[in-house]
Amino acid sequence: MKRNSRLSLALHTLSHMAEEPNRVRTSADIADHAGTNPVVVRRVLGRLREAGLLTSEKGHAGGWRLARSPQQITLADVYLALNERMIATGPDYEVPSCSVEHALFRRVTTVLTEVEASLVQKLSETPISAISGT
Amino acid sequence: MKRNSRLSLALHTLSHMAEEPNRVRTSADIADHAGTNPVVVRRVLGRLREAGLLTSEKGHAGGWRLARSPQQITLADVYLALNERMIATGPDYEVPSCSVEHALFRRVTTVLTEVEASLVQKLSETPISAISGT
DNA sequence: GCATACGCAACTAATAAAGTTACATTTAGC
DNA sequence: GCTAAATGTAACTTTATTAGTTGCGTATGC
Ligand code: FES
Ligand code: FES
Repeated sequence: MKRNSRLSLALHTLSHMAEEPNRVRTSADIADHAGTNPVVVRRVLGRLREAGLLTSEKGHAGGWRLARSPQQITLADVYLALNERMIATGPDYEVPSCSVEHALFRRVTTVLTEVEASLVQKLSETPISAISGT
Repeated sequence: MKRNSRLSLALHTLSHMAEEPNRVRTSADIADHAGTNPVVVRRVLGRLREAGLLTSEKGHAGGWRLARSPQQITLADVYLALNERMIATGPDYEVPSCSVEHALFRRVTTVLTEVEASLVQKLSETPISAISGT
């Protein structure tokens, strides 16, 4: 698959969940629908659970469901929950000591930070319930 | 190295070139300074040449130099020349037929396109000459 | 002619992500 | 209690992308 398939998978799944919030879905069902593997689904949805967007239940009639109403979950919530910012320049870059590199780093970081904030802002305007309709 | 080392390498190199626009630099010099390989340098700078930002000369006293004044080359020029948009959702995504996936795709694409444009806009405000200090 | 540069193709190495397998644990229903 | 069905997780394999390397052809200044 391609990069950011995690975000695709998460958004796709939550969009469907927004349609029938009370239905419990198993990772096997979701994986089958999305054309991937249950373990991959659990990995991705696990992050959403950590972020408080989903709940999961083990055992016989277990599975996944939304932790709150679909109107209260926005695309930004999903994006942030996955913690994979499209705009790189994370803390993995060591701040350089040389003046040229430092100036460059600062400039680029400033721009990327602004753009990242703008992205999150725009995403936050759409709840997942708006995707499927209602 | 990490992802987007191409952009880092390109910006770093051009920032230095902006300091002494008339100096010719060989890919070996640049590679040595940047801690990489001459072939990698030629690969990256080759794209900048295709975009008209640099010129290269073969032979004895050959090497790389800016194709125009450093005030006329912005960070956006470099970013666009490399043709690796940070904001994914390129044409490699096939447009989905299902309505839910389609609505999601459209929404996300709209946001990303806007953000990408905003990024380029911000980058275009800084010429490479501004990094090293005129 | 020779040293020095780029251009390019082909290969290898390193990395990250997805996918897979296996198994422990939990839970509902009988 | 036993069984079936679900998640949780670790370990491994596969795949894709990128950087790095080697080798050689070509151009050019001295
Ligand atoms: S020497 Fe410091 S940026 Fe290149
Ligand atoms: S069925 Fe999942 S998006 Fe169409």
